[in-house]
Amino acid sequence: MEAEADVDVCDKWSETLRVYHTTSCELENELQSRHGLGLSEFEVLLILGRATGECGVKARMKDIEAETHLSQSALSRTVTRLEKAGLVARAACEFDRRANFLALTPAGRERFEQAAPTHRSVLLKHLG
Amino acid sequence: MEAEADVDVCDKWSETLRVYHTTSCELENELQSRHGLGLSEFEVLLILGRATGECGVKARMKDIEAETHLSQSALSRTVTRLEKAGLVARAACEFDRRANFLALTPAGRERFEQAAPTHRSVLLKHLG
DNA sequence: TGACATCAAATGCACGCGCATGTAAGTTCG
DNA sequence: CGAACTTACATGCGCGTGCATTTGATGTCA
Repeated sequence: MEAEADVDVCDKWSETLRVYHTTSCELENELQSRHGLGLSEFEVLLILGRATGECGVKARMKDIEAETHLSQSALSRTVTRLEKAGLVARAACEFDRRANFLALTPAGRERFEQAAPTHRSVLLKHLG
Repeated sequence: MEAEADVDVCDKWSETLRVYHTTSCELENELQSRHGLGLSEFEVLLILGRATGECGVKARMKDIEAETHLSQSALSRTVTRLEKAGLVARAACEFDRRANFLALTPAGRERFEQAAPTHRSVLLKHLG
């Protein structure tokens, strides 16, 4: 029984690893070559793109961090890259000057909408 | 239909990411703190430990590479680390001097057998 | 045999990550 | 008020990774 459960759980883990690696590698390659976006960069755009009907609305760094599996420092640098690329803007929060609000720029929304179909099709290919 | 499939596939991916990240983070932490092994190091030990009844038997780098999701260079360095730790030994192949045979040392087998229950219990906790 | 393609493995390099720490802004409580 | 604590974010640092290249050994074919 135990031995069987072990085998099951090991196989399950192998399968999870296989799906994760093949899918995220292809996502990374496709997003990078077609849209110049890394995977974690796209994921930030995805969160911002979903959270906001239009461009102006914002999310705090902490809130975004909670929606990804990135560390706080990794998110900070990812946002820095997006900001340098002009896809995202940081804006200080009036009520808590520690916090940063984040918003898609028009260019960011455009890039996101270009990249989203690529993202979707890779997911469908591997998980559909 | 399409919209639904998209949502399904996105949720499925989120869930895969969640399982992958939580499990591999805890695996990494537990293996590192309890046994001084990184995740990819343990995975190499696992392959060697499974492939061989006793210590002497070997596997080629290329064959191991095919069983992991590591790149060739990452595997090469992982094996270098294991070798420096005395857990694994490289041995030239007589018939093809390009190839390296790899074998667990006795210390490597011991470490693997100590670490395997940790690995198993983390997997059971998250996937069982 | 000699020129050329192929293969196994190692290595230089740039990059993104997490951890630990720093900085500045908010909070708590005497 | 003010000292101690906590929170939000940025940054220094070391590490493991993948990509591209190198080194050296094997095939192949004329």
